[in-house]
Amino acid sequence: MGRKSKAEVRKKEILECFYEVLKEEGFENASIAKIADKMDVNPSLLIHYFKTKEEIVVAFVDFLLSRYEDSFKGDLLNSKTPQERFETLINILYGEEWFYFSEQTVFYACYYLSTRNERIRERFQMMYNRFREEVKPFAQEWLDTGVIKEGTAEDIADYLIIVNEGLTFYDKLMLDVDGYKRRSEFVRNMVVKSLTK
Amino acid sequence: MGRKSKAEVRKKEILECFYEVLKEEGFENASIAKIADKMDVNPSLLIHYFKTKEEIVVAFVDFLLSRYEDSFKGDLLNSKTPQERFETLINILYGEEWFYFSEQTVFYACYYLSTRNERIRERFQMMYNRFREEVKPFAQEWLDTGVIKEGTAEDIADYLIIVNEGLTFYDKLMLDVDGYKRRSEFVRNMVVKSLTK
Amino acid sequence: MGRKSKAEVRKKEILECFYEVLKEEGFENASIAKIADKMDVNPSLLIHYFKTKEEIVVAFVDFLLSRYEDSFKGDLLNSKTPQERFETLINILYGEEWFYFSEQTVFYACYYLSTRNERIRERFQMMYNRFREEVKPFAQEWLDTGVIKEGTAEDIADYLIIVNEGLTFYDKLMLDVDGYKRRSEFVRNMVVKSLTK
Amino acid sequence: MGRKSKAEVRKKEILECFYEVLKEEGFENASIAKIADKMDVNPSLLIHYFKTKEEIVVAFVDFLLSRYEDSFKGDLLNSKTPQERFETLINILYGEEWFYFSEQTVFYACYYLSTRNERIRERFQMMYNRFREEVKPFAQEWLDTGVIKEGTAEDIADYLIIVNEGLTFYDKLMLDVDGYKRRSEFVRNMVVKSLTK
DNA sequence: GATGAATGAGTATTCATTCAT
DNA sequence: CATGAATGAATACTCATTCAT
Repeated sequence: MGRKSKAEVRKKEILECFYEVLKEEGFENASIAKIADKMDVNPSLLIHYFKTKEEIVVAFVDFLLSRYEDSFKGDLLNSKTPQERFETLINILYGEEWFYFSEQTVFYACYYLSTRNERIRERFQMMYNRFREEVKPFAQEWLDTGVIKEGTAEDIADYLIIVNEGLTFYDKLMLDVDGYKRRSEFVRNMVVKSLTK
Repeated sequence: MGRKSKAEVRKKEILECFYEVLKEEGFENASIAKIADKMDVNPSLLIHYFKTKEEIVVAFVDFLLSRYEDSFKGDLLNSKTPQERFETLINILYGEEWFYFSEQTVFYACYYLSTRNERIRERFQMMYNRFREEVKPFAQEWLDTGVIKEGTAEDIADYLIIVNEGLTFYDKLMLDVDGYKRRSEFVRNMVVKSLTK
Repeated sequence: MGRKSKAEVRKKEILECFYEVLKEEGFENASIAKIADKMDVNPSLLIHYFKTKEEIVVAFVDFLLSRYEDSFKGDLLNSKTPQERFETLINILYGEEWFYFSEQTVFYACYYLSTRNERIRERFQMMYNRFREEVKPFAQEWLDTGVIKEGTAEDIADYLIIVNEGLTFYDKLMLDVDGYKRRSEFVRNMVVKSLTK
Repeated sequence: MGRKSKAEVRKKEILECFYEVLKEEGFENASIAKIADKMDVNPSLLIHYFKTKEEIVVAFVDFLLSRYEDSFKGDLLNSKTPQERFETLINILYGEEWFYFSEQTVFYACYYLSTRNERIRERFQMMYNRFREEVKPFAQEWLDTGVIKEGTAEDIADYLIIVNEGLTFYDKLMLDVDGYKRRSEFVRNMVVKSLTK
């Protein structure tokens, strides 16, 4: 195991600056020049590392989505019984922390990009697939132990994701904290009821 | 006496062409010049009608969102009993037509814009508010007649929207028709169960 | 003598607005559209009155320069003796009021224009010629009565103008009120001395 | 290691072309594109060297004004006695060479710009300040040796500049060579008389 | 007299990218 | 590894002007 190559370090630095630029200026105003400016580096250096802008964007989506992973697995494994694990996941997905966790503008910029760029779409699909595959064993456990009464592990995983994304989508738009509390509580109750009754 | 006003007609034409350009080229590549090209008209004419590009975009969001409205009210009123009306709305929101109805790329481009532009965000909020207000009387009726057992009219309307948006968001990404059928059916069942049991 | 035609009134209004735009935005940013905006009128109306922009500019120079005329003749005629008249003119040309009277930016914009446009140059020449011709009879009187010892009436008139313009040019640039007082006093003394000793 | 810097060479080239464009087309028609055209180069290259047009203009004013400096110092030092030096300067400032030396249109375009742009105004002020400071020691010498009878070194330097600018201003407008000879001679006599008698 | 539609050329500036050093 | 020169296409927008009404 040698040291990380300079290229790897630089690339990561570039993607982190890209994130900043996206947040500050928006996707439509993010340019190689602006990233380079922020890094105090020549724009051609970015091209040197990632041949084209598209490569930067694709790498950035990887970088962004990797942030969303493994954010819940530890918590789940700390819970002892299936019932507790179920409650833990429900709290993660429909609790207040989720609301504050995700950067709205950058994530939805990338989601939009996925509608126009096959490679980016694949990254998104992979992220959700991984998420689903991680939830599935737990879902199977919940089915086996009667915590959840209905559906297949796959159905359940998808369902949990879908409602979470719907909640996020809606509340990121509404930007109304009190409303979010009311809605997330109602939604959580509905999801629990629908799965466990 | 000036000329007869063609403004309204022209403006609509511009927005329709903008829609086409957005579909074909994506938001990041949509320019005034390209709209003008498609209209076979000089770019400055678009500026003549809408002073700036931002005005075009904001007007376009209005135009786009208005398409999503009144798409269900007629169907609801054609149904006779509260129970039928409930089923009708559920079918609209979680049925196949919705999936094919909505333009993915343009809608999500605009949703992203709402994260960066207050005026656009307001338009989106207004659209959902109107939708919610239209659903609420029906929800109240369902509560009064026992079709739905739980929640307030507001909770219910929000919940229906949230799950619908989650389903759309997820499936527009997955682009897998069979998966959509499976998921939408499961989700529909869960929503019905959670509200009516 | 009928009433002033609407055209005359409108034209004057246009030139006055042009003056405002020049002051506020500078010559390089003054456009027909901006004048029209300020008048709350359609830009084509300005073209209707003055065929082209050049016509507006030329008319404006006439309008501007006419403001500088007759600004001293009354005062001169109020003075009784040749010596008093001489002192009055000297005070007008090298006193403080002159400094505050003239709009710097608009005047020099037009002066610059005179270097590129023959018609505008002619207007400027005519203004100075008229000024010179008005001063000349007084200069002759001063020569005849021994108030001034040297030169021809023409030389003297030119000289008075030249030093006045030099003083204005220099002080409009320096924008330093105390300096202006010092310089104008010294210059006035020198001019008086050179002519009368 | 980047490329060998051509920046200084290119910048100078740009400013020289700007000068040509200003002469040929006038300030109001001078554009980055036209400079680039004349250089047979892409317009964005000019932006590469000077970020904005304003930077070009400011740099140009520096470039232009530096041409006016040191145009007399050598001549003054070649003269042997204070009296000779005085006559030399008078001849430079009110002689025929000055008339042909200075570019009218470009200089007055820049002078006008100084009325709207603080940075440009500062450049002009600095030029005159430097000129004044260079004349002052000589003026002091003339006072000390009795060549000049009146005033302070500062008054005298300002006075010489002011009358020179007035003469230039007036004659550049009149464009009448015979008139210039007559006027410059009279003015020269008046200046000499006022200072030395 | 006055408006608004429409044009076409023009503006400064930004962009991603290539290439030589 | 990194820079700076250079390009060429694109951007939104402004401009003066013409013409029909």
